[in-house]
Amino acid sequence: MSQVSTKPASGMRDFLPAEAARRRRVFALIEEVYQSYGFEPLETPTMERLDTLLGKYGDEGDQLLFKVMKRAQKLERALNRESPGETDLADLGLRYDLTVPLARIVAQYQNDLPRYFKRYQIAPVWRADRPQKGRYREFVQCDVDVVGSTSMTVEAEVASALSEVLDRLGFGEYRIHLNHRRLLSAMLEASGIAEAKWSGVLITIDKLDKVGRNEVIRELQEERGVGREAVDRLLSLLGAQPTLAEENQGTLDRLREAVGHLEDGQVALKELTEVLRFADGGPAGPRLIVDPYLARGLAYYTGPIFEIRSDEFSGSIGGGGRYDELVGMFTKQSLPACGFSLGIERILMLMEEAGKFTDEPAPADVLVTLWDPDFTPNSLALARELRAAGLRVDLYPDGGDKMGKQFGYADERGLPFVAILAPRELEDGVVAVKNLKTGDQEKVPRGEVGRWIVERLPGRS
RNA sequence: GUGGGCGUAGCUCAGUCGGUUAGAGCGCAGGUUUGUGGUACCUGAGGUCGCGGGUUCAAUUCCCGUCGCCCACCCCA
Repeated sequence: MSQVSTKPASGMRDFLPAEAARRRRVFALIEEVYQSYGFEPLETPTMERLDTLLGKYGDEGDQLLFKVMKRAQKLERALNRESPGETDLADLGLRYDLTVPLARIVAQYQNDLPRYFKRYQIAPVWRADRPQKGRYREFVQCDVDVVGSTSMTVEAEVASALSEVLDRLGFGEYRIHLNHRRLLSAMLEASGIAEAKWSGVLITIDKLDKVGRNEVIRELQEERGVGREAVDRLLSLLGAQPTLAEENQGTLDRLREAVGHLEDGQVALKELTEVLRFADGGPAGPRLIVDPYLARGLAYYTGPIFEIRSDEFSGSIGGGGRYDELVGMFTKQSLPACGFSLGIERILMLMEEAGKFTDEPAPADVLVTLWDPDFTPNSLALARELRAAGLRVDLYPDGGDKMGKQFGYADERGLPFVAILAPRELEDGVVAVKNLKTGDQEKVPRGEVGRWIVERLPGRS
């Protein structure tokens, strides 16, 4: 293989037609649901200025940014520096998520946007991670966000929208874990842990259901440098990890006793209670689980945080939360915001594994055969007539090929019908139509053939 | 960035305790069937065994390096 590899770049994928069509159907459904909640589309560039992206996601995130090299003289100048680093040589980066670009948009176009800006965006993002099961370097996120309100109705609506998507996809098994950044702050403060250690501690706590209580205790002490007493205090405040929506009230009561006397705790508990109350009765209601162990790594969250989890996958399949300070990083006029991202790649993967994609629609309704090269105008005319009747029509391109080959092609593509127009049929003013599913073949008058097929298409009534 | 596994036909993989023409299934092409697919049977094409170096009379096989893929960790969707 001295030739150039034909594989896609590491962590990136090609989608052949059947899979591409499947993805589009799922995206269309998501779009439909998002629109039904009043969200509007937004499109932003795949690349952003590096400064826009840096410092928004935490150190880990900065590392995972795909950076784009400077060009021409700028690059030469950068190369001539002492010992140029990545950020000296690059001035652009591929977007890492859709939230930071949204914040930039809001900061830039405040005057042109409605008072409450509800946008959705379904688009690829890039992360220079090492690929793994369900993890890619290029993947599509499906975001909904509301900018401009601090009301918990936003959290409730956003959670409902994504629940509705998952329910309509038939993705049965999932939970939405719910926590609050300020609740975590209150607990860390009450445990007497230094603020500098908080982010590390949160990451460890978040792993409880994966690695178990003892490992969490060990990691907190040995890797996060938290004293034994503080660890004990923290874990007793957190209590047992809830796994059912029915436990929510009990969890909230318990947390109120633990940190209700602190301002952060009080605000967080009030807001969480509201989210549950507002979501009650909607699709998200039975899925929400108050989980004091939920942390989430992205640095910009300030209020309620969510994460969708499934027993079928170890990572998260969606996440989000409130980020009231992010817009303020781009402009003096700060604006509150809250939103959510669906990890559609992982959802598609799990649905695929569960065998949810059967009965894929055929790429066309009918193949028009080509008797021989001289007959091409006749077949082209028939194809036009069938298209005018509303059919998706494929014309066999090479007239020299045997009927068997033409039928084999139609079968291979899964087309339900083949329309044959040869000298015999032309003379009789008919078209021979074969149903490839049943094997039946009939002669249909030329003028009726379009409607005849339309009425017999699979899945139509 | 760390650890483990794997690179042999278009695809999924077998095989070689170092030895002469490297195999299977699927797919592809042709035929049995000069107006008809999906089943069956027959025939055929297709491989510098990832790349580079080393050991050896001899390397696809052993050793080293390198690149790529997969899985796990970290972190995340």
